[in-house]
Amino acid sequence: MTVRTRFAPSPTGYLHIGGARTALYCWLEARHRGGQFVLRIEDTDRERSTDAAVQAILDGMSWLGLDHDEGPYYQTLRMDRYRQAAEDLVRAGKAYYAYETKEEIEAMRNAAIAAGAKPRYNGYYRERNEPFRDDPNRVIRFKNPTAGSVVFEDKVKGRIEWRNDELDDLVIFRSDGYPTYNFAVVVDDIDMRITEVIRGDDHVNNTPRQINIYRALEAEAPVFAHLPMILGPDGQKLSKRHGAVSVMQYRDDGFLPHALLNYLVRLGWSHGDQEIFSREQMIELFDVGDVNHSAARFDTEKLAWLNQQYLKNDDPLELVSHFVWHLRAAGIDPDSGPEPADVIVALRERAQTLKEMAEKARVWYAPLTAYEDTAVAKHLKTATAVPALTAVHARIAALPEWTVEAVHGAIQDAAGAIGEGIGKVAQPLRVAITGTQVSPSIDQTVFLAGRDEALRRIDAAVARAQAG
RNA sequence: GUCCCCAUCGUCUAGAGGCCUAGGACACCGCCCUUUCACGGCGGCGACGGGGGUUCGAAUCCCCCUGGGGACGCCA
Repeated sequence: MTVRTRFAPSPTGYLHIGGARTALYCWLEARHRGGQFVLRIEDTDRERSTDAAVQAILDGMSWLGLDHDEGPYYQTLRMDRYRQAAEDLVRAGKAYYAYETKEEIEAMRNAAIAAGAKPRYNGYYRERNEPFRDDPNRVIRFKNPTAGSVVFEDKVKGRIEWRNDELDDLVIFRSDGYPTYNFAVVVDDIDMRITEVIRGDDHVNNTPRQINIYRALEAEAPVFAHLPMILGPDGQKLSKRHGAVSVMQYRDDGFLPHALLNYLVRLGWSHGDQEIFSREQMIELFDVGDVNHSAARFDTEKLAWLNQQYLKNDDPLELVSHFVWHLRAAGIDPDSGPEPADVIVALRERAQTLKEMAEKARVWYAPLTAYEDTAVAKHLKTATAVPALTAVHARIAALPEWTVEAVHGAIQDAAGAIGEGIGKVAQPLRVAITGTQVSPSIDQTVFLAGRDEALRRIDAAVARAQAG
C-alpha cells in the first residue's frame, strides 16, 4: 500500500513555525517512502476561517517548496458527505441526537468540576431514543464505547492506552449544520485514504476518540505519529509574543527557505552529528519513527548560523533572486549598482541574513552621504591619508581593466609608492568608499563601487581630509 | 482537579547495558589567521533532575518523586 500523508491546517491565521514543521515532516515522510502528500484545508470553523488565511498558508507552503500531490481539499466543500456520514451513524444506532442548550452543557461541566470530576457530557440523550425533533439546539453526539480501552501504537510516542470511560459522547455534528473537527478529520482521512496521520502532539488525546469513530465507520485507522511541540526560547508554547512565528516573517527577515527547512528538520530529529542537510538528504534520511519524544525550543541564533552556511556555500547565482527581493524591500534599486552576484560574494561571510546583506549592500547602490566621525578622525585626519588617497587615485584611474585583482594591485602599488604598509592605504580608502571603518576586503569594496564612483568618492574624501 | 505525554551541557542533539574520564552543533570566552569587519582554524567553559531497584556493570531497563508540557469546547 502506498503511503499517503496529509497536512491539514485550519485557515485561521498565517502558516506558523509549528505548522511548517508538521508540514515538512508529513512531506518528508511521503517523499521518503515514495508516497503522496495531500493538502487539506480544515475550514469548518466559519467564525475564524478566512480566505486571506488560506492564501497565507498556500503562500507559505510554496515559499518553503513543500509541494503537494493532491488538494488542496476544502472541508466546506464536503458538507454533504459529513452530514450523510453522521446521519448514517445515527441510523445505525452509533450516534444520537441531543438537545441541550449551550448553557445546560456549561452548567453540566461546571457541576462536574465542582464535584472534582472530569468535565464531560453526562449522556442524557444517549439511551432515551427520543423521536427526532426540529430544534435549534439539535446536535449529533457519538456513542463512545463505555467499556474497555483504546490502544494504539504511536510511531513517535510508542504505545498509548486510553480507557473508554475517560471519554464522553462528543458532538460530531453541530447545531449550525457543520461537522466538528474530530468527526470531519476521520471522514476525510478515510475518504482520502490517508495511511499516516502526522500531527502535533496536542492531538494525542483526540486520537482515541477518533479511533472509536473509525471503528463506528467500519474503517481501518491509519498509523499515527504525534510530533512534540515547538516551544519559544522561554520554554512556553510558541506564540505571537515570542516575535516571529509566521513562516513568511522569516522570509521578510532574510532567511532562505531551505535554511528554515534545515533548521526545522533538526528540531526534533537528527542523523548522528550531521547539521547540514540538503533537501535530497532530508528525503533520503528522514523517518518519522526517528523523531524525538520531547518538545524543543526554537533558537533563532542557530537558525541564523544555518542561514549563513547556505549563504556562504550556495551558488551565488542561485541566491540572486532572493537577494534582489531584499534589495527592493529595503528600497534599493538593484539596477543602480553592481552585479548582485558579486555583492553576494563580498558579503556572504559578513551577513547572516539576506536582509542584513541588503542593508550592507546599500553603500554600492546609493550615493555616499555621510561619514562616521570616528572613521574620519582615525583614518582621514592623518598625515598619510591624503598622500595615500592621492597615490591610489592615480593608480586606479590608470588601471587598464576593472577587476578585483587589478584594484588589489593598484592598492599595493600605492602603498609601496608612499612607503607604508597596505593598511595605511586600505583604511583611508575604506572610509572614502564607505564612510565607515568596516566593509568587505578593500579591493572588493572598491571594485563594487565601480571605477568612476570610486574616484569620485576618493576626491570627496581628500577634500574632507583637507577641510578644517 | 482528571487524563495523556515528556525529562543528557544555557539551547538543538548523539547515546538503543560495558566503546562514556558522556560526543557534535549553536551561543559564550581565549588564542591564531588578518588591511577593517567577518569567515576560518585551534582551545576552553558546560549536562545524564532526585531517590530506589534490576545487573558483574546503567545516561541507557523498571518503580516512585520532582519538574515541564499538553488536553479536558456545538475550536481546530
